[in-house]
Amino acid sequence: MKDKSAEEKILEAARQVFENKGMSGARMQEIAEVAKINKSLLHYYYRSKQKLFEAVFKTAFNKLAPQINTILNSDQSICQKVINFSKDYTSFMIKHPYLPNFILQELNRNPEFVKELISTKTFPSMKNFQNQIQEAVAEKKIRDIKAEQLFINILSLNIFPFVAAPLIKGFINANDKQYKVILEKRKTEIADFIIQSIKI
Amino acid sequence: MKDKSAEEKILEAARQVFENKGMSGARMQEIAEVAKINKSLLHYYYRSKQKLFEAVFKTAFNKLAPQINTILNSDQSICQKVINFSKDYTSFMIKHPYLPNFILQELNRNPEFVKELISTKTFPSMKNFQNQIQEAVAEKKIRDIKAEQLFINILSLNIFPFVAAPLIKGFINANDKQYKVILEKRKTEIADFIIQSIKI
DNA sequence: ACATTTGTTGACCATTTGGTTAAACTTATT
DNA sequence: AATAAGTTTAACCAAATGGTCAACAAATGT
Repeated sequence: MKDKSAEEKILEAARQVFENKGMSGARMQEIAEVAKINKSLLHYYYRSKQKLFEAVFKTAFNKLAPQINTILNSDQSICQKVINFSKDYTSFMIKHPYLPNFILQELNRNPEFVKELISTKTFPSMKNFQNQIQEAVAEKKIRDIKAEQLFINILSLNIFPFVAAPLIKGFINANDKQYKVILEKRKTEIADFIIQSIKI
Repeated sequence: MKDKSAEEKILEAARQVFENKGMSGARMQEIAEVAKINKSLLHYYYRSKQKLFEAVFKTAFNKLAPQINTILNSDQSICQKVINFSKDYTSFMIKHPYLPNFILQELNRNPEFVKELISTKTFPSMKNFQNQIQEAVAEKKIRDIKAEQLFINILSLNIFPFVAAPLIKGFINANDKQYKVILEKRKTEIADFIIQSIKI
């Protein structure tokens, strides 16, 4: 770890602090302490808190967008997509549980940010997915459902359990360990649930 | 509006600012300006930012918990619960779109807060719902599913579209108006989706 | 070996921020 | 009307915070 460059240490520390406390809750001093470097170095590499934040945010977002893209653009059957996505996404999120909350929080705080993301990156488009669903419905392979609604359902079932972890843990009275077991089961549970719902 | 007492004006202004910016992003000065009163009055009525925040948070949470309780404790059939909850909850959320994000954000920031909520209030218990599901499964009224998983699914499908509004709007390329239409459709779409999935 | 660029630090600064205080104003009480 | 109690405000404060700067250290080139 110690051979990491200062710049990398900063980005890693910033990620950690920003994910936990959000943009406004994060302190430059704390990031410096976590990175074990002088606070001035933060400004040396990233000019301002805002710039540092954006670097962290974009890195985080670029980890999520491609995953969602596999649902929207990949030549698999709908069922395969649902099965693979639910498994892969949940696996990934178990490893990075703070990611979705961080991103959603900051997107809510600054909704114009989305427009930036859409325009700059190769942002996934709904088009292919929409065609796939419409065709499947027309061919009576799945029951009648709008692509957007199905898309929202898929995302909801996959992401929400991580965003709302503390709340759900409270309701179902589960500790961290028990909740992790429940999440593990969801890797297949989610796909079952969706497929049961859309199959004819 | 002007005949409202200062204390009420403060609470309303605080709600507005806290919901938009979160605890750490909110400024006492801004709350005072929104309430159109002197900043010192905030401390006169609520001793500190923390206290004011807690007042706002608990008010917000107490609007949500009872709604969820109708899923857990009410003598309706499973289908009826799902239908009514999805309709009522989505209606309510369309009127208070910032609420769920605010609550989830702060619960993530301070997970111990949940424990407080559970202990103090008449916090909904899963017990009845668990029995209901287990019985329904045993009687083959619905397909085999664990109560917790179904519960998480119901919450996910209902709440996530509000928490992740900016993100979803970006993906499906919808403006506020179009997204509202989609949310309106979800009042029945969600229940359909769930019932299709659990029915035999 | 020396000079120049790059990386790192501690001291410092201006502003912001939550919070206090004492005075002024308003309302109720006698 | 006088007094007391509650309410509201402006001025102020100490701490925290993002950011700067000059000095110093370590590479890097010549």
